[in-house]
Amino acid sequence: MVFVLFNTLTQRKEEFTLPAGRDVLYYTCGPTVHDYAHIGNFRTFVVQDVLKRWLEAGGHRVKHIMNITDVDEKTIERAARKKIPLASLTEKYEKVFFEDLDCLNIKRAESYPRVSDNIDKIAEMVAGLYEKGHAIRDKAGSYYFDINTFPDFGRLSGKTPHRKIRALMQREDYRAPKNFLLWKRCESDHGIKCFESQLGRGLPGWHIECASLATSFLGPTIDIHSGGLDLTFPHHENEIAEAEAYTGRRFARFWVHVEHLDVFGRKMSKSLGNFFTLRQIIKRGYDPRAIRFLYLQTHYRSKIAFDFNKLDDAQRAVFILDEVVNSLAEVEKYGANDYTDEIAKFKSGFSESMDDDLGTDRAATLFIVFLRDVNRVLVDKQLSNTAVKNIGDTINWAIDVFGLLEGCESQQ
RNA sequence: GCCAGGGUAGCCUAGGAGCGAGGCGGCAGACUGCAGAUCUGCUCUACAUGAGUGCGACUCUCAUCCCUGGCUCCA
Repeated sequence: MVFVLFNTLTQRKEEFTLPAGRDVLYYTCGPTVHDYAHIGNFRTFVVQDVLKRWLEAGGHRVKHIMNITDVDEKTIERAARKKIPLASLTEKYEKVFFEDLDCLNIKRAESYPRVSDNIDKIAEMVAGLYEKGHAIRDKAGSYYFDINTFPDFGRLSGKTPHRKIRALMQREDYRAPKNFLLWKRCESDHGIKCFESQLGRGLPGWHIECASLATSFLGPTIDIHSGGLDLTFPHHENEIAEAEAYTGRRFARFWVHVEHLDVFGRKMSKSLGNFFTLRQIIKRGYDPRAIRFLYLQTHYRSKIAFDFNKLDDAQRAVFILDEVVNSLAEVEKYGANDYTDEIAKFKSGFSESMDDDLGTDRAATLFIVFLRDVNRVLVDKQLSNTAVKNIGDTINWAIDVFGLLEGCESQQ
């Protein structure tokens, strides 16, 4: 069986291969812990979780690293506004984030390195880029990546580094029109968090933290790097430039980007104010598994137009699942139907869909249909002893791939 | 402007050259103390427009119209 995955870098589906016996090196961009994450954010994390589960179901071991951004403008601003220490803000929302992950039954990564714990590594990378001539330093002591020294810049996002980039990069972070921030010098500490490092007192740029954490925890070349679609540019584009300029090696083999979840016709986002948190959804009485299932009912490269009718549908599917699982456990009278063909057909159809660029949408449909059919034959009491056992195993297999075990109770 | 993705019965979606679309909703029935869930049956029988290539297109090609999203913060 061949697993193919769409690679943003090449804009096409490619077979996912790996030298025998090696772990899959998997890096996903984690949250900035300044607030509750919303259900749009969690779509990405759930898809990434299912990707990991499918790789594992295929016999791979996956070494997964996800960063925690606990130092950046947003966290610093927010802590300052609330007049609380930065750490107490980020600790709170980091805890909340992990609770939500558990609630959604998202498997834990191998490690969740915090930016604040890895300043030295990041500073070292910046210093290295400077030595190699890929960075420029201004009079104040801030460092910027010089994209003129990286000819491949723009390849991932398909943007050419000419007029477009120039137009895009006008913020103050981009000292010269084409460059982006690596390390921001900060002198005083009045309410602002600054770190001591070999570069002096300052704060790391956003892109360099992922480039640094990914390469230092997983090595110069990772197999899969994933994030939300909106990270393609500039975040991932910049990461590639930093990492490849620094290591001289290819940074990531596969880039996997997850589409957005829309609501009221717009991308769900904090700045638009049109978001729901996981907690709000649960408070309305929904099973977290319903949200998971809702995510998986749409292919990860398509937008989901979120609405509560769809969530109701997904909730219903989860009920049917529970119903069938319970009924299977209570079967007392057996028939002669081994159900062999139906089980085999479902398993191969499900696998085939998943192998084709993680087709959870088709797999989900097949799963529902399978459950309905099983439910029907259960009523007729036709199933044999073996059938009941095999169906149970098959359902558990699908539950495991989709991660539909109950994470948290519908507590608020 | 650039890039991407769409237009499928009341709504939401899947499809792929020929074969009964699926779910929701609606209607009826079974089950049930009621309700929900579940089960059965019924309802509805669609693919933006124009042209082209096919024996044959909703499905391929080329146009056209319309819609949506992204593009220096963002999963």
